[in-house]
Amino acid sequence: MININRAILAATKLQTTDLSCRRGDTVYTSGAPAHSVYVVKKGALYRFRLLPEGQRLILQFLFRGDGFGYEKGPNHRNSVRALANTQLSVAGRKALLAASAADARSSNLLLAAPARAAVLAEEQSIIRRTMNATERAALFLLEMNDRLSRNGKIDLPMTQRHISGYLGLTPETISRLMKEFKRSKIIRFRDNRPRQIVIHDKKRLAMLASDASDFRWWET
Amino acid sequence: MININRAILAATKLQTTDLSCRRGDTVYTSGAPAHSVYVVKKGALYRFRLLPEGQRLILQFLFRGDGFGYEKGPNHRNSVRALANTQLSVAGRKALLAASAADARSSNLLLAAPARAAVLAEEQSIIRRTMNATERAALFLLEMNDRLSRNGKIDLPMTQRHISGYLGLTPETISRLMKEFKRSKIIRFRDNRPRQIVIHDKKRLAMLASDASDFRWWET
DNA sequence: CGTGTAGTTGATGCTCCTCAATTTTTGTGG
DNA sequence: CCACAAAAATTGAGGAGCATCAACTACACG
Repeated sequence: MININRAILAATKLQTTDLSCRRGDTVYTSGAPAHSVYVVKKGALYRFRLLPEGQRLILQFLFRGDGFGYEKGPNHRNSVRALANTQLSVAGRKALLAASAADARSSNLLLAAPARAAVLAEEQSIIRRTMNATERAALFLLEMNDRLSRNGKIDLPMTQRHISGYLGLTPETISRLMKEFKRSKIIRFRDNRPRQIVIHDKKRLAMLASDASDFRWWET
Repeated sequence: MININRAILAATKLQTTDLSCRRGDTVYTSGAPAHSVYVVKKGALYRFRLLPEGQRLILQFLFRGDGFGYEKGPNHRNSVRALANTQLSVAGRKALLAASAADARSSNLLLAAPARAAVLAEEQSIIRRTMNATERAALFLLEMNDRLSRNGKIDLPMTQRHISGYLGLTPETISRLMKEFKRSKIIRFRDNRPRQIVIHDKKRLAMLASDASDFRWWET
């Protein structure tokens, strides 16, 4: 699974079409032919895999500017679903490859994108092995703060169940951790809504996620 | 971290030099400039990262035919060390990129290699989040069986400490799991040496690693 | 206004880690 | 080839962390 980001689509001057989807809509499912690549213009989605036991394992949350859908093989290896109303740019996979072969610059960009994706995936794997539940949750909040905050307020588009599937924890553990963050005044819930978060003490959050601060994979 | 495999080096008709290293030798360390890319001709190595706490986290074991050393940025993001006496093919990074720009075929190969690496990293991440200790150990043995077995015998080049660093477990847990596999006659130690393994019941091992058998990332 | 999903809270227990002690193996230099 | 030191592997006891299960509350949405 590779990300083709906005810069690449712009540089290759590909023809793109727009696509809207609502909360709960599926962009593609695992096993479907990988015809197109996508960039998020607006909204939020998640890329996931359904495990045999039925739990969904979330590989990545996708926000504005994120690209997705490029695969090594002919089929998608995971599914993507919208968390909210979302607008996408869509480009044909073949056109992208053709542009790559013709143009050295886009070729380099195409080489860089998978490399970046590989780095991200590996860092993720490291984080998951190293950090405990508190550290992961703290890191998640910092990540969402970077990606989603407006005027210091975070409006999470995903449920705690989604978060648990992303961090490899249970929803109960997420709930307890958030409660603990709130109790120690690191965060605050606006209107007591667990998805409307204000971070009061970013420094302390960063300390809690300290192991991860050595990596900072999420904003490179 | 991207793999440049043998086929790519051959296809690009790059000039390569040979490099020998002994057990314990370091091929490159984290932070060093990424001048070259490598392919394993013979032997075994491991790619790892040193964590702040001092433990080494092993990202990948490298055997014959595996490539390593290609980075997105100018520096290596992890270290590589030999587990045994090893021979490598080395190619210049710049020459590889130049060949990629000039030649459509090698360009495609270069695009495919990072994509494959990204898939592997993601599958690894999934496995680590999903599987318990027994399942991981079973999967590890199956993986090593595919990569290393000769005449049904596996001669592990790595210690249990390495394995624990790779699977995200402790050496004690590895030891206990191996003992349990041995007790239930799934494997056997030749000469009672814990690194000389014969798999007696591959089917049962595959059942133990059942979650993973849905993925089979290691031989695609 | 009722139904389903999301989130909360508490009790309990399993899995794997930690620490410590001992045995075995491996590598090195005489 | 042997002796020694260092590293690897084994084994046991105890405990931390997070999952599981269950029950309950609070929203969201038709």
